[in-house]
Amino acid sequence: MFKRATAKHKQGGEATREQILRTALEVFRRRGLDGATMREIAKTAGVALGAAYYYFPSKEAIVQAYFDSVQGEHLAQVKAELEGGQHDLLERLRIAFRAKLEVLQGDRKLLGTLFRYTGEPRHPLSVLGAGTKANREQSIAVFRLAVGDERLPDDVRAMLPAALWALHLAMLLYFIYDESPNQERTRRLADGVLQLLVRALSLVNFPLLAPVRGSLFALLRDAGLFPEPLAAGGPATTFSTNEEAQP
Amino acid sequence: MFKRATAKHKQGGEATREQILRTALEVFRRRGLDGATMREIAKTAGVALGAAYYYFPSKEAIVQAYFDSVQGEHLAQVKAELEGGQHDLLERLRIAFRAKLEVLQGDRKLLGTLFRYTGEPRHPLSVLGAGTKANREQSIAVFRLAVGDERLPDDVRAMLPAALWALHLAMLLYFIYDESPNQERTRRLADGVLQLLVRALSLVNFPLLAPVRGSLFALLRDAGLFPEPLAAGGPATTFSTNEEAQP
DNA sequence: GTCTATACTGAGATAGAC
DNA sequence: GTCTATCTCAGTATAGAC
Repeated sequence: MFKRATAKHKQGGEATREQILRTALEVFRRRGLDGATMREIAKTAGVALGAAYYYFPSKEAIVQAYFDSVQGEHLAQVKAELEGGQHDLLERLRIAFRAKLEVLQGDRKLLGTLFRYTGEPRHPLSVLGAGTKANREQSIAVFRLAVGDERLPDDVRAMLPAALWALHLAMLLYFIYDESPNQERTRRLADGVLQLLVRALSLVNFPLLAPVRGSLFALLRDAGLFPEPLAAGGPATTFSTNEEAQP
Repeated sequence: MFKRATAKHKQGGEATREQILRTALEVFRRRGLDGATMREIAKTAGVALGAAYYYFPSKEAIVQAYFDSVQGEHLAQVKAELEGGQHDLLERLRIAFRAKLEVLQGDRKLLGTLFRYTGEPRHPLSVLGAGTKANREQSIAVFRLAVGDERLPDDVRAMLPAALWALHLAMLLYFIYDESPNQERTRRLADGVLQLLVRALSLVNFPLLAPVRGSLFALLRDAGLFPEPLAAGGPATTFSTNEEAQP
């Protein structure tokens, strides 16, 4: 999504990029996001201001690059924990949600950036926008991994990963506002919500709710939220938030 | 929340304020939010830069002032439409949701600002923050009006207005991204969701769902989302998103 | 208290030289 | 790829008119 070093210059360029990124995070943590200036970041990293802008088109892009790395850590951690043993759906979802919190714990203040452009569809950094589609799909993939091969109706299984992704965004928002010690409140809430969700999923085939469920899925489909809800497992099941389709 | 003219100088001051606000909206619509500069706004309004800053601490504060006025229009319009005749709950909710869209139609691009500080709890303009509590309560009050004296369990009735407010925020987000002609897609989605919601509310006392409902409310209470869920009708039933309680 | 005029600071972002 | 110089603009300051 952002300027990436190609194979040609992995040595020089990539190293500088890493250097700037690492330094920037230090400065962000020390001064806060607004307090940190590009000039200080560049100076501390030992490069000129222009070099910083060569690698990152904006200050917020640096934070986004950090989120990219968070994504990787999240996936790795979830994979590792899932391999351990047999877990039921609830446990697998808990692992996915809690892992994200572990990775981000300590950088809650930076999380604000993630949501800054939510209301601007055209902005390349909008969480819901076309510009972050690749990121979004990677993140959704982690939740698809957690859902695994759980026995579920096709339509549910198709939309569940993206729905979990949306739910996890809401959790992050709560997380940002959570001033309880070590943000235990967020963890309790996430556990509780997931418990409820799994319970609801077990009721999904209950006859009285069938029409409600049908309406709900028809609605989401019409809204463009799940363009191809029955093509389970493929990339087509993810959100497509570009100009043509809604978020 | 922002600098308000007191009764003393309603004539001179208030007029200037209105003038700046009105002009700013023109400039925003012409140039876009980022393209508009405070200097151009001031110049076009025929006042000095200092005057603009005298009334509005920042450019975004102007947009917020616009949202304040939207709030007023929303309330007025809903009141007027509800007085007309007997409507069932679904119709009343539709009126409330659609009225908001009517009022905002044409200014979708400005709506991005509403969400810009969502991830920054301390920012005075965060939709979920302590700084906008009064606004939030006014907005929730509109939905409380729409719920009216509908027969509902106490806990449901206590949390419903705030839940509707949250839902309406989600609708606004969809609205921003909606490129369908005249944003009809948003209206269809809102209608559908409200229909489902009302159906769900009618099932709320169904025995099989009782434990789920109990868990859900316990969860929300623990999360601090509804501090006093049983004090129906009072201001205490609204969100309290300050440092002590979560959003 | 309401406003003008003007100057200044700080910082994000860019152009173009090397 | 990297640097230096420069631009733009939000926001602040100040001094004063009324």
